[in-house]
Amino acid sequence: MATGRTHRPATRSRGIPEATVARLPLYLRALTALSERSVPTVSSEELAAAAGVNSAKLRKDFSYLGSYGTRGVGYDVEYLVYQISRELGLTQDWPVVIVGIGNLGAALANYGGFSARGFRVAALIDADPAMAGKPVAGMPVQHTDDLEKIIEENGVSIGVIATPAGAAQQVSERLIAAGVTSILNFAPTVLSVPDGVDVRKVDLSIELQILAFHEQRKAGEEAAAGAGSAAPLPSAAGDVAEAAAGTAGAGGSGAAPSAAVEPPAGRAAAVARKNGPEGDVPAVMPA
Amino acid sequence: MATGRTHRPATRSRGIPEATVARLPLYLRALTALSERSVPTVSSEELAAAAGVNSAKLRKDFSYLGSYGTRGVGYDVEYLVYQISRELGLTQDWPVVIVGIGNLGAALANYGGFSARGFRVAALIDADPAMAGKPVAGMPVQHTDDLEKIIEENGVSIGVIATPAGAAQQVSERLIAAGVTSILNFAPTVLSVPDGVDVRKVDLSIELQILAFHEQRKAGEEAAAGAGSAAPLPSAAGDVAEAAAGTAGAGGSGAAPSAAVEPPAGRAAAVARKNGPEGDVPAVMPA
DNA sequence: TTGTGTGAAACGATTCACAGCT
DNA sequence: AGCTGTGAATCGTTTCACACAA
Repeated sequence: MATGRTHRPATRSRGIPEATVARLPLYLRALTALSERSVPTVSSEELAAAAGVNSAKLRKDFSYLGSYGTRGVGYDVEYLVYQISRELGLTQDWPVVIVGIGNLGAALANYGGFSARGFRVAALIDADPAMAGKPVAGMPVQHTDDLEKIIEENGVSIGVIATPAGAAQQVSERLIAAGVTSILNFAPTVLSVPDGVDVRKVDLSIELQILAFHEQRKAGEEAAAGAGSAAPLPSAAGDVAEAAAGTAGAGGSGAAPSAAVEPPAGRAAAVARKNGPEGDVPAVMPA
Repeated sequence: MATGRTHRPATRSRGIPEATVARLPLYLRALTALSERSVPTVSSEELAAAAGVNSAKLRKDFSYLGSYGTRGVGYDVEYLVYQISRELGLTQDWPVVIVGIGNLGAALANYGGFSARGFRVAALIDADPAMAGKPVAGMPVQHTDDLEKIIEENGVSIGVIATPAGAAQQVSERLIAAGVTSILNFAPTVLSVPDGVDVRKVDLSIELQILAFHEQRKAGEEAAAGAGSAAPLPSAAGDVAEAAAGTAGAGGSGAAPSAAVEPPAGRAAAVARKNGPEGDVPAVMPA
């Protein structure tokens, strides 16, 4: 059961490209800010700047929605707010449940931006019986046993998973069986869901790792160009293989120690390394 | 000051495509799980399934890193863990600071996945003087006044912003001035940063809005195809314009009421609507 | 025989540049 | 005169399909 395609089936949205859909909320936010300041119209240039995209892209995006602008003038702010809201389905309100009321789940429950804009937290659900009944964000936490009932009674179609990774797949299966068809997953796991169910994931450690990649690249480039620049180098910029060997806890302010990565040992040596991205051969490999 | 390009400058990573970089953490996680179960090798097919991508994509991704597999056999798990970790810069440890210790900031500080994998929370910073000294996740919160000192003393190059939206831009400027070159932004604002600084954003309400879009589309399709299916329809699937008018709180479990969206009024009527995505004219518009 | 590594084709998204409306 | 809307060019990503190595 519940073992269909993996990650984001997204049956190809009617006409509107996925990349455009992902930007609509951004435009909407910028427009809402303008609306609050009673700005009547914006040009694509201005709005694009506010949303942090370029104006050609914005115009093309809007062209998928229809011709909502006025040539020589720009876009009517109020009207556009309405059109985008409608396109995004925010003119109706969406009850959501949050499953897993730990630190993160509680933070989400308290997060204002959640309940704004057409979303309404219909229930908080946790597997811990000790949690049941305790109020979080002014709402009593309910036990996982009642998950199906809660989903059905509230007509919930969007679920937020903030459980530990180990529980996430099972929770998603129960949510889906009960009628949920969209999931926002904060647990660091790949969810396997049937076709027709949308999953979006938010993963803190993935984002950090992507930043680390670019950060490392910057450090490398900086070293390549003449030295003596301003920016402080990251903690131990020394030899890579060495850093991988020991645990070398620099500051030790209280976070989990956790050895960085296991260096390749044993059978790893059996695999020949042909063409690395650069000339630096890991010290542990045979020469 | 601090007004360069907007969002993700990403000077084009050496060779490796951005889309590939974004998937490396996914592969790494799957590989780490295999490693813990002492699985010696995986095929691209198996690993791809575990990471939720297709195998051709995975092979192409790995080909950018070099030839790390063995034809007819697959990839050596340990070796690949090491290579990807190295590529991502996780063989060194990255001190990060979290600015804004509200619900979310505290949740992040407590989040295990943060301190695992080469990242170390070096400091928690908040603008509230009442917060200063209070321990969160076993670490005393420090005041914003000391931000620059903290960044410099710890050689921090990655900052996490979990402040309210209004404070985020200013915080980012201070972080950058002090030497931070990568920012993970949880505040719902577009940050404007100079070239050479990477920003990644995590925005809960944007993700929800994207889900709502697809959810709405599903409901529409379902109505178009013969009725009488299984799935429960979302709360008020009725007329869109009507839903926008009233506040129609269905369950009312305690979340903020917040009128969904303002329907187009006044000057909006001045703009002619030429070609909508479909034949449905909003009831409020003149016919 | 099995499964990687990779050119080439297909697809999607972004940017350019300008015709056309107000 | 100004700014939208959009074809056409460009760029990046994904998928295909198969030669080649183990």
